[in-house]
Amino acid sequence: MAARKEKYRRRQREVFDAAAALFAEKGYHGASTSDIAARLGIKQGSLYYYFESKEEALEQVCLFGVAGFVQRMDEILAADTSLSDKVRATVHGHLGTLRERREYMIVFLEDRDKLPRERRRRITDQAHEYERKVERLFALGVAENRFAAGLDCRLAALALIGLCNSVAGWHDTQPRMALGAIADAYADLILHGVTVRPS
Amino acid sequence: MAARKEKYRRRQREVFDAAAALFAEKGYHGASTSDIAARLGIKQGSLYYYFESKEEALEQVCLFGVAGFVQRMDEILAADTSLSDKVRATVHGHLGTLRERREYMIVFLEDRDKLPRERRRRITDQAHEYERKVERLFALGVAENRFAAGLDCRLAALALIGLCNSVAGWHDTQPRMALGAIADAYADLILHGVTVRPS
Amino acid sequence: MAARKEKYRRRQREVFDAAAALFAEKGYHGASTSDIAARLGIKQGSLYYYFESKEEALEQVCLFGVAGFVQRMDEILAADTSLSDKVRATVHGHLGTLRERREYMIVFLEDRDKLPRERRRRITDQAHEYERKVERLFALGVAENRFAAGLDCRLAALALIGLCNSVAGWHDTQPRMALGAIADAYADLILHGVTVRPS
Amino acid sequence: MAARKEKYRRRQREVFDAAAALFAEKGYHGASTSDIAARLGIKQGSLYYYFESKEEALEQVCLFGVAGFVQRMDEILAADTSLSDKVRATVHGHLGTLRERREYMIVFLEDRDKLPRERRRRITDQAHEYERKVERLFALGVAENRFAAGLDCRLAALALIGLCNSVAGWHDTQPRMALGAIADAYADLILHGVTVRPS
DNA sequence: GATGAATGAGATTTCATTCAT
DNA sequence: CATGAATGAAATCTCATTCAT
Repeated sequence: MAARKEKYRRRQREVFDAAAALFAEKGYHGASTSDIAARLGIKQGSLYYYFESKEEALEQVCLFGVAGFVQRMDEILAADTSLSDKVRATVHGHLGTLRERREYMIVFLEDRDKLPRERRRRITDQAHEYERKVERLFALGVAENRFAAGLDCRLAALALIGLCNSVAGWHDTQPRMALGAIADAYADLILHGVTVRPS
Repeated sequence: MAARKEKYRRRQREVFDAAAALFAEKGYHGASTSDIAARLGIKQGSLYYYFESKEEALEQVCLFGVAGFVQRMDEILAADTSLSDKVRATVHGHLGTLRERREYMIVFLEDRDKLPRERRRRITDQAHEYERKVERLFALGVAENRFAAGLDCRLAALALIGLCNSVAGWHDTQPRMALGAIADAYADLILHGVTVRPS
Repeated sequence: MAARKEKYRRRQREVFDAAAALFAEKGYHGASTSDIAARLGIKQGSLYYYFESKEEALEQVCLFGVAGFVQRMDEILAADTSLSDKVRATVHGHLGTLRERREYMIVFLEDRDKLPRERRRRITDQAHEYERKVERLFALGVAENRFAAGLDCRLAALALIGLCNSVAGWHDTQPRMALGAIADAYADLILHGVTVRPS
Repeated sequence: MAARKEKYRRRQREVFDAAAALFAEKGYHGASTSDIAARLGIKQGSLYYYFESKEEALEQVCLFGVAGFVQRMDEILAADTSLSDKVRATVHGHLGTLRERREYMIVFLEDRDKLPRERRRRITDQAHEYERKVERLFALGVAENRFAAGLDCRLAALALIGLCNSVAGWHDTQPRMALGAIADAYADLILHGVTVRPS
């Protein structure tokens, strides 16, 4: 009985995986429920055993796409590490999620705005909370005199996030580097910029 | 007779404006030709006097979205200015276009991948050329010892572009700042990072 | 003023030629007024200076397609020639028209049934009169004991006409013979069949 | 499960029947999918459960329209009968198919040329093979000295086929005879012509 | 748990036609 | 004489969804 439910959930997860993959590839409106069913090897109507509507599927996929970001930031902020290490950890974490849940994140990034307000709110809320925590990170740095005094922390947070997210859009152009190396480089850019220091 | 054609082109431009606005708002697949026609106050079928297919409309809108970037970079590279000023000019130019052609650029960013290969190529080509010119900017800086020796110039270029483009996605979250101020801040970030210099 | 009208008629004829060509090629419903206009190098709407509706164009083309058959049969029947020569003349005449007005005839053959009853009647009437005259030809032959006594003249007439018309449908398969030679062969077939005579 | 598929095929056949009837009546371009659906008592879009496109429906109908001709000719050629009986059997067989699959054949005759090349080829190939077999029949006759020495067998084959097919076009004019009688008369015409034999 | 069969709404596109200019 | 600009209706096709089995 619990096993029943368990099996159902496992299959449901496969359904969302398929939905995520197709939404990521063709966009929410560009991917049809037939496409999703086809990828699963089942028939269109059978999907409705696992979700109530395509919209609900989008919502679930988006939720998965943001999930974890907030919690991870809490851990990073709480950790006993230097601020620049926290910035590095943030970038690594963000890009790490991109690696592990690429399709879910892409859908979150590109298609969350196709959800009706009510459904979208839950997702946007999570995203905002994440933004605020990243902002806090920079604020700490300014307070501790590690980061430039005049720094607009909100802007810096959006920059960090936007920079990381932009990696998701690399299809045609991708420099074939390990994501870890990209994360290092990007964290460095945020911390020090490209300009040579006057030594 | 030239006037005739002129008038046609003006109206056609209005049609593409409407298409751009709706594609930007709802996505290519989410926006219907009826939506576009409604915004123009004409009947759906009448659109086809101005374009041959929705797909062609998307292509035109995307082309408009990338137009100007390459040429502007040529001017910036040729100008007699410091390298950091060139970086600033690049960021300002990029965000300036975002202000002036916001909807076209959003469509280019989010929906160009809905075009079939052939049509997409023309657009992607332009984008790649722009990327290469930004990369050259960083390469120059490294050569002249103004930018850090180990800098991955390709990555830096993608970072600059991705960072600027991420501003296009600010709907829900936008800090109400003048784009000019954002450009200053972002250029600064790229040049110097957030970390306080050891003086 | 008469010259005016004359010029108009000439141009109108070109319009019907174009219509005939396109109806013959794609069928009445498959050919659009745009197609016709394009072939004439004018714009769609301009056609309506020369006809009132596509349907009227079809009617005119069909009329041209049957025109002449009746009159020619009258001449053949009246001529002072043997009955087998009359049959030969009929086949030659029929196929000759096919050569000279191929497209008009094809349209008559394939698309007259797309006309509404009223318009169709005028055309069908002509066709029936032609059939009756061919039938008369065979009846004469039977009366004069030249053609087999039990011959069903109506059927023979339909056979002659159907046989000739079938040549119009040769696109893919056509034996590249002069129409005259085909006419000879077909007249011979009707007169004598393929069987060798017991001598 | 085989029964499932069986039921599907039965219904699908009804769909093609309806399509054939309407294509025959109004022509491929003149008959709409709504017309077809209406005749079946289902909704327009539901048709697409049974075929992928109107074009595919046309192809299927045409295939049905030519099906059987080749095989029947093989049997006739192989049979132990006189050559004139073979000609009679051919005409009877051809007109018999016209009786049993009238609408399919009409569509094949009038609308196969509306198919795009690829789809059309499959159908035309069958038709050509049939033509060649009828031609062979006449060639045999010439070889055996039963048919006139100078006979153009290709032309004779096309004549036989064209003559039989012309019966399909009788709407307005049909002499209400049994098809069998028509077949007898036509076979006779082909074998002996209309002319009285000099006894 | 999944399918077969269908639906209703909507999408894009085409077309014959009109009419002021 | 012909065109530019548009329209209204229809055509083909796709899709999310339903529900009996």
